[in-house]
Amino acid sequence: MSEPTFYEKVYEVVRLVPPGRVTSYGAIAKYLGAARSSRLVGWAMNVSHGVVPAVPAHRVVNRQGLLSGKAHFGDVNAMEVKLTAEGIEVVNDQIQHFDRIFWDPEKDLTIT
DNA sequence: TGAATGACTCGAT
DNA sequence: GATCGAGCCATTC
Repeated sequence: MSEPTFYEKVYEVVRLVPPGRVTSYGAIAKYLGAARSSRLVGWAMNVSHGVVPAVPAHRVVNRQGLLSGKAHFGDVNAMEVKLTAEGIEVVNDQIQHFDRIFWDPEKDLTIT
């Protein structure tokens, strides 16, 4: 056991992502005050595998809306299936209408 | 303590 | 417009 680290903060933000929406690593990093630490967010996701409650890492994608981390879900299709189940269109591992379903932690109170 | 890693991002060519 | 390279920051060995 250790004190809350950068990862714990990342988990909190990722869990705030509403279903049917997606966010980017940079957005989370920026919200945490480390916009340049976008890689740390990805690292946190790597540790989030055994974290509870589960972290909807499938709602976190890169700046291009590409499922860059789908290969780390165990099944490369798991991420796409989860996103599609929430109503998100994914084609060729890329999210469609990404700018439309993009969710920003700082705008969690903003309307669609 | 120092060096290496990483599911990213931006800038330049 | 697409592709390549460097930067950046926190955690781990």
